[in-house]
Amino acid sequence: MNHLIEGLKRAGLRITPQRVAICKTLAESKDHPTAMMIYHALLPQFPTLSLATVYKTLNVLKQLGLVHTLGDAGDGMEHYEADLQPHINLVCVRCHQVVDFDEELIERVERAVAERSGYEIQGARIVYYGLCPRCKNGHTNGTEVK
Amino acid sequence: MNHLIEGLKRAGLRITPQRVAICKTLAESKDHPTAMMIYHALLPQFPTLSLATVYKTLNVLKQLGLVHTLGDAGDGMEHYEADLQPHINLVCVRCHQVVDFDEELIERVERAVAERSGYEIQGARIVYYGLCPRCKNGHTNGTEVK
DNA sequence: ATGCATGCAAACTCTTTGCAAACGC
DNA sequence: GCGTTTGCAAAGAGTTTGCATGCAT
Repeated sequence: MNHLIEGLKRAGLRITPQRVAICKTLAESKDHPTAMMIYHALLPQFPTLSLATVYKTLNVLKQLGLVHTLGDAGDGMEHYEADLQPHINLVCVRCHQVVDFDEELIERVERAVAERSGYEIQGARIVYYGLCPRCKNGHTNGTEVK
Repeated sequence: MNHLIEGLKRAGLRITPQRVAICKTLAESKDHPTAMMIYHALLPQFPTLSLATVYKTLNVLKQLGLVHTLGDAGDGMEHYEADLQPHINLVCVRCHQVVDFDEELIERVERAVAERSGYEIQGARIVYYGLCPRCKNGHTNGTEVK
């Protein structure tokens, strides 16, 4: 039902309620959450959940290659995503929101890089920074994350 | 002589020996250094140099838009670069080396993103992770950063 | 029953800040 | 001389680690 959980199972790791919840949150969210965001989202459901558990689980998932880290979005925190397809992230420098963007050209870019650089490409992070349409028009309220 | 120093001057800021040295190191280095790397590179020349001064100077340069931050290269540290041209960074996940890579296609990608997303694009970070040719062939010594 | 996962707290690392002394302008 | 910049030390923030308890298998 959730490929992250199946990945954990396949690796012989234990399926705990916390891990199920973290995987579900990560797989279903479209906002590239941080460990802290996942923690707060699950706190009502798991009042004793520890932030350390979230970090440990995310690190396990990352080591298994099931999630990617996106670096920070201007907020100094690591962002995670379960979508492994190569795609573009758009980061709004004002509201710190991260959205995905599909552009077929990047497949050609990746192929060109692999061929001409001699690198064995394992992953990519393609991020454009700027003002989202909402913030560009001065709508700083409502979606402002921080 | 150095556009970073000229930028500081233009902004009405003071040109200290430390700032000159930091700007020179950053402009001349091709290895996308961290604050710590700049600090250690200048320590022989400035025995009393403070890491805080390096950070403060880098933040000033960043706020003036004279340098870009690249995020971490798997080593958990912020990397800086003075090359503002849009280009691709190749990060080796084994030796943590960062090199530049030119690919004309990314100009078209940026134009497509700007047109289709509605974002006001201010900058980009395009990074491919993988094994550099040297590490791919098992040469883990000699260039290993850490 | 075994031993991995959790949760708490403390430790760790990178970066920022406060403030007195030094120095560029 | 004035006001910014430096350098030191301490604080801050995010993430990791150690260890006893709990729980999945």
